[in-house]
Amino acid sequence: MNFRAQPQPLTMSIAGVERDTGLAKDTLRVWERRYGFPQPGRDAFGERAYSLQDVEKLRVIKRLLDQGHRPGRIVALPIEELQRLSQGMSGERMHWVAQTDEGEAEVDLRDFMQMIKDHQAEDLRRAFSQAAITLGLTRFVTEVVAPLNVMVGEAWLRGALEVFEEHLYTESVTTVIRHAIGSVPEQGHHSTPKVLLTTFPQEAHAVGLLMAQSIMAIEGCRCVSLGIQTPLRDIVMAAQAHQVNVVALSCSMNMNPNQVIDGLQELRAMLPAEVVIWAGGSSPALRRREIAGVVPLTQLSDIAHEVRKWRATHAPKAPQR
Amino acid sequence: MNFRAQPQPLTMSIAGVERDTGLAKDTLRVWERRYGFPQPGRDAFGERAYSLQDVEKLRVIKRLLDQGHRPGRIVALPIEELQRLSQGMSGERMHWVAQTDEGEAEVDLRDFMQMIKDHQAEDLRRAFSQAAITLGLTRFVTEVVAPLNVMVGEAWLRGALEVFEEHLYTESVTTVIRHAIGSVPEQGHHSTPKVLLTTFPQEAHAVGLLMAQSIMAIEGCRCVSLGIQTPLRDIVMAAQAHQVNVVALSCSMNMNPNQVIDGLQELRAMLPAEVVIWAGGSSPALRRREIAGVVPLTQLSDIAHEVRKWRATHAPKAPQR
DNA sequence: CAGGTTGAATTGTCTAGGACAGTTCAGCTA
DNA sequence: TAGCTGAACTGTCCTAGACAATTCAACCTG
Repeated sequence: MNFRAQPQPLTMSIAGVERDTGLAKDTLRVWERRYGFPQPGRDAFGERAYSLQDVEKLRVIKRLLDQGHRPGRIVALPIEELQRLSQGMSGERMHWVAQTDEGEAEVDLRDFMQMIKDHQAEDLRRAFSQAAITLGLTRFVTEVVAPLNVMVGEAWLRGALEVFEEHLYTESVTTVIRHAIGSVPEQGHHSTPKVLLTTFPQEAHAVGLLMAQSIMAIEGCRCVSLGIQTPLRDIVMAAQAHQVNVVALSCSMNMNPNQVIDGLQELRAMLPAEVVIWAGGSSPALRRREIAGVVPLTQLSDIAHEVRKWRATHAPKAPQR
Repeated sequence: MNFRAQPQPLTMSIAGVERDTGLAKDTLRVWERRYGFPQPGRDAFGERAYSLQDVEKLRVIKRLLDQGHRPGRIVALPIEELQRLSQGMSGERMHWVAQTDEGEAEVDLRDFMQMIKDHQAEDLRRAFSQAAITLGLTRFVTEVVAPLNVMVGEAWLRGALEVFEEHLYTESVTTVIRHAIGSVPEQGHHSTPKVLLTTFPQEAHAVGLLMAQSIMAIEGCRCVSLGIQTPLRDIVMAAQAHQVNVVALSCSMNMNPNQVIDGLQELRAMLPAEVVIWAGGSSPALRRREIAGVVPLTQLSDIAHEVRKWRATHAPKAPQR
């Protein structure tokens, strides 16, 4: 097949750049004014026409911004400098290996990475399914998916993984975990917490939430998931409507730490004291400082501990609320 | 328990209105200048502050625009007049009923709506599972999920459904459809199209994509789904990497019609001619005008037709590309 | 050295009105 | 009835200025 890189226009309109890079039109114009980059040419009607090189550079800049760099420091830098910054970020962690107790049936995470990069969609899903069956859901999630998430995230930051490759990974993992959750037997009401799972509106990553749900399901929780991006007031209303004991939030690394802290504090203020808040995920905000009335779960293994602790403090005899 | 309701802000910023209505900021300002509506007040900083009534009216206007009305004719009209226009369009659809061939085992969609509003998470998922088994996946998707999507969407527009209730519905349906897809046997390479499924970056709704995938899986397609929100260039790269015959896009009603048309045209230009583009979903853009080289699938039943048509034109004898 | 406070710099988004290409409408002609 | 044409309509782009919110850097305090 004849896949053309870009047969047609050698330039892009400002709307096209906004669509491709995620940078608002206003922002693009103001960068031009302040930092002198990008310097688009003008078409016959006097409208900005961005070169494809500039768009590519803007994409790199966007990635660096997401990592925490600030515009004023990097926008005017030459492309080589930007690429050097991209490279330097992450330490190599590609040697994670999950092993079964006897050391047999090793699962090498590099194999998964290779399948992702080779676009072997079928094989990838099959390999995930197999790993989930071999290791069991808990170990699959903690020892395969969690470290793979880190590896994929880092590869993406380095620019070593395209967006569509990351999408394929996410979709495959989602399919396998959801399937596995479906086969976990449901628990009765006998001293198991009822948990509402969701994320704040700014959170885009659904896999973390799903991982938490799978662990909780195994630990016998009665889970109600709302998926991602629930407004604060709706979290509160849902907690009331479903009469849950626990509200569990997933906060990924990509969320703004301040938004995480503010959101948790506000949520704490709006929820009645009997409702426990569990905040999990890789957000640095959870490690930074303690938030009154919020239980941080920075590792997946914390979930099981916390569930058991809840059960211990809510003895079977206690009346159901 | 003591649940406090949050004191709602009484006005919205222009960015909030853009997000809520899908009308661009520029458009909102120009309407104000030309038609005298909306006439937002100003906050302490001199910025536009739209009343919730105005936002509601803008939502109605947006719907009418999508149906073909023109701004100059309706923007300045009083709200009652607009509602009269709205009424005329969509007949009451709350009485949809899916029936099995013998009429036994009726499925009344109102029952589902009731369960959503009553927050019966368990019962809802069970009812969906049961309907999927009773009707079969194809009929479940076309006769239950599709009309329910419309009902839920309309209820949400009317304000009759909270966000968290819609989330619960989405999550339940997703779980059931994904589970059902998992049990569809995989097809070999024998004259079945390989389809890449995804959406444009602006699309937020994943259920439509999942519905399409389920129908395609049943029709024997080899599906590769990237989930929602894939950038244009990544769609192209993925089509190449996976060597697909078809790229299927799901475009919901909530997407900006112009973005849909632009995106499809640009995608068409970037993909090789051998790769077919199927564009499905409830976006009015697909009904408006034909787009060269793009097959519009405005109904779910179109999918099966199109798959069969593809098979007919790609006879088993033809060499695999 | 950890942790808080404060002033300065940074940065995204809003404001205003003007311009114009592309689309749609309405009236005329054949 | 069908096709053409000019006028009206409409969304998006333009410039340049302003400012709240965020973040940094320096300082102070325990």
